[in-house]
Amino acid sequence: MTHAVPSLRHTIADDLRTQIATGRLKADERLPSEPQLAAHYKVSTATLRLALALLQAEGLIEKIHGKGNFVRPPLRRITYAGGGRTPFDPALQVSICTTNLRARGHLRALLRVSSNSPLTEFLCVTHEGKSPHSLARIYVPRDLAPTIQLNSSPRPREAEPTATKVRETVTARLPTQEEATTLRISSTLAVLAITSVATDATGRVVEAALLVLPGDRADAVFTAHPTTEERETEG
Amino acid sequence: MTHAVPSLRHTIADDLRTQIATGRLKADERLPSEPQLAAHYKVSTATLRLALALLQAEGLIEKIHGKGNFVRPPLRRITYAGGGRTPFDPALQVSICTTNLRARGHLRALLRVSSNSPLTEFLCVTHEGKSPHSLARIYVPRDLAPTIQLNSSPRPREAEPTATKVRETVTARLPTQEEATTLRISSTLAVLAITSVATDATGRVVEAALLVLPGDRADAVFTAHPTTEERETEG
DNA sequence: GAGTGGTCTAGACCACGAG
DNA sequence: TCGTGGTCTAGACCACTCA
Repeated sequence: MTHAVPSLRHTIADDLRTQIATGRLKADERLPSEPQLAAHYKVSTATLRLALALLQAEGLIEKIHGKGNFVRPPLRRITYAGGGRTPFDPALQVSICTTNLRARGHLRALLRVSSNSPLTEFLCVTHEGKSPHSLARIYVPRDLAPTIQLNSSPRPREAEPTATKVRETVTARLPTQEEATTLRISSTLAVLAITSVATDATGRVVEAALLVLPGDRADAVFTAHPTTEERETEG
Repeated sequence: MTHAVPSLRHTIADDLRTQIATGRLKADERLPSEPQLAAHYKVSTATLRLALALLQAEGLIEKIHGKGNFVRPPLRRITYAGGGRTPFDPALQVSICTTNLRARGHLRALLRVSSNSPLTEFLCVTHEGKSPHSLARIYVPRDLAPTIQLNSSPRPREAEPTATKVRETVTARLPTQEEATTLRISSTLAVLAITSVATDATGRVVEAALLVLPGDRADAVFTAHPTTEERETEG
């Protein structure tokens, strides 16, 4: 192939990566300060910071302004199961914030409703312990709004027996500033963005969800049975 | 919410982004040299380069060593359809490279075959004009190897009528160095990585595919019919 | 206030591409 | 050879955290 250019930053990043992998640097441990590391590797602080940026983009370290650089603990991977079957994981806490709003722009198109049509938004953040794991914005036409009590069902998506079709669009991108801060990830760490649209038998959109999952600890799995799914002519 | 820190690099990136969006900088056009841009914005070249790095991560520009920075033309988005139904796009050229190899490590586990079991690899790169669009590594047990002639069917995946189940795992990550160069994208541009495993009625793995799609121009779409898919108890 | 990371500068030197 | 981007340096100054 073409490359193999061992720039200083990569050499340093490789070394630190190994130290993390072998456990010489433990989870949640603070790295030496940047000037210290720079002195140790005999490079300028600028170069050292470039090395750290590489690790940050891989999700290996977390930089905290004024405190230091920390080894990110390897959390359990999340698996998002497509097709409307969302696996409930008892180890995750979910915080839900409900808001009423009116359809406009993207949302209006996504839910195929008229402008200013009343919607209910569920903003869900799942945590494992202290670490945020995933972010979901779920939108439902207000008249279908499941009268969900937080104590009865922590996952509004389960409460949709009317959906007969779920269409999910998956993309990879870098997080917005807001997503990066709520998920506590680097803005250079790729995320999986899933747009899920559920329709009922009449073709009406029953629910639209925008999910954002950190790429370093999330997969999405989809299973299909091609022979039994010859009937695929819809948009 | 928290942020709104207009650092110089972001201000400059915003300005250039606008110039690209409004067409003042046209597709494939070369930007002024970095020293020129730095002078224009009255910043150091280091800062200017940080601004360009932001645009690069968004897929807006392409840096070519020794030549300059170029506005990346907005290509048509690719849509990968899940579930084994791969839409054939006549506007794309496909280059296929066939190799025989032996199963080991990841591949062995993915195809659920014994070690050193003979496999055939299809390395496919699709292009739209000069621009590489997607990268696929397809693995098939050698005895199932479709005796594909390049002139008869450019897409070996179509030639699998035996698959009864397709399981696709989707992740978001940054590309490897090799993927970045073949796809001609920045190593900071997120990619969609799809692992597709097809099995036949007996449960044997008929084909495994590793797809890599540039995140800025690819989506993957999955459609499910929850009510008709109650039978979901397999691994 | 002491210590941390975040941003920026001015300039040296190297590597690539094209004539 | 010349102009381009790529890497690195040494150091200034700012912003955040915590005692």
